[in-house]
Amino acid sequence: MDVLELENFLPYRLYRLADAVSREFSTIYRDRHGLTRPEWRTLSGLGQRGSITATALGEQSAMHKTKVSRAVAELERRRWLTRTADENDRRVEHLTLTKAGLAAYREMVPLAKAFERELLAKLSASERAAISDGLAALEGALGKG
Amino acid sequence: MDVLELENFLPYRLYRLADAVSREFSTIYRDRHGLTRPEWRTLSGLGQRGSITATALGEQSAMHKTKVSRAVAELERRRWLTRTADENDRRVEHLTLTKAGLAAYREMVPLAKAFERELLAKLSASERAAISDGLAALEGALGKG
DNA sequence: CCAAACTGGTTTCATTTGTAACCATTGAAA
DNA sequence: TTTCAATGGTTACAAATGAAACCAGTTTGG
Repeated sequence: MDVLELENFLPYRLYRLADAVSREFSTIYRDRHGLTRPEWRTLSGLGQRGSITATALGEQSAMHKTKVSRAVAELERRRWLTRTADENDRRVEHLTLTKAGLAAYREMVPLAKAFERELLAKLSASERAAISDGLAALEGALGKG
Repeated sequence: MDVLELENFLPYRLYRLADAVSREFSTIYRDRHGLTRPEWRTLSGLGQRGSITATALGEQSAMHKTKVSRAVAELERRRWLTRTADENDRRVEHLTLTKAGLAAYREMVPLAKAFERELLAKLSASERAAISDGLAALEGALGKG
C-alpha cells in the first residue's frame, strides 16, 4: 500500500521545524516585554526600515493586515510608535518608533542575533551553507509560483 | 546602529516558508474533504502507522494533545476511525482507520506526494540536496537541545 | 492496603487568528 | 462631474488554539 512518511514530507518537516524554532525564540521577546509574535515583527520591521506604512509592514514581515493592524494598535498603546498622516493620501499613515520603541528594539536585536548564532553554532559550516542555500532556493521557487 | 535584517533571520525565514508551503498544501485536503490541518495529520499518522494511541499520534505528528483530541473526535464523528479500549490499561485507546478513513487516506497520499514532487521539481538536484541536508541538520540540532 | 503522584485523554476558558464586511479616501472611466 | 472600482486600514464575528483544570485509571512507596 502507498504510504506517506510524514517525517520525510517537506511541508511537515518545514512546519515542525519552524514551529519549534519560533516557539523557542518567542520566549525571548515574551519574557522580556510580553510581546506577541506579530508585535515583535512589527517592532522589528519598523526598527529595520524606519518609517513605513502598515501595508508595507505587512508585506515586509509577511503578516495579514489584521495582524498588522492589531499589533500596531498595541504598540501605539504602549507608546512605542506613532502614526503620522500622509500629506498626499489621507488613507495612509506612516509608522515610526518612538524613543521608547527604539530603545526596546535596540535591546532586542542583540538577543535575536545571539539566538540565531547559538542555533547555527550547533551546525557545521557545510550544514549552515546547506540550510542557507536550501531555504533560498525554496523561497525562489515559491516566489515564481 | 545595529539592525536585524528580518529577511535573513533564520526563525523568520523558516516560519514564512513553512507558512506559505503549508497554506498552499492545505488547499488540497481542505478543498477535497474539508479537513483542518490537525485532522489531516491525524489521518495521515494513522494511515502511516496503522493502529496507534492518541499520545503516540501526538508525538509522531508533533501536535498538542488537545489538538489530537479534537481531531480524533471529528474523524470519529465522520466514521473515519474507531477507538478500541486497551486490554491492560483502560485509560488507553487504540485508534484505527475505518474503511472510509482508509479510502480517504489512499486518495490523499498521491495528491500529497504530487504536491511535494512539483514543489521540489522547481529546484535543481543540488538545491534539493541542500534543503534535505539543511533541514536534517537543524532537526538534529534541535533534538539535542 | 492506602494515599500520593502520575498518565491518557477530555473539557473549559481566555486569547489568537482569519474571513468578510466595513468606512473613508482616492483614481479611473463615462 | 458622478459613479464605480480599488486601496489603506479597522472592526465584528466565528473558528482555531493553548494553558490549565479536570476525570478516570494506574503505579509507587510507605
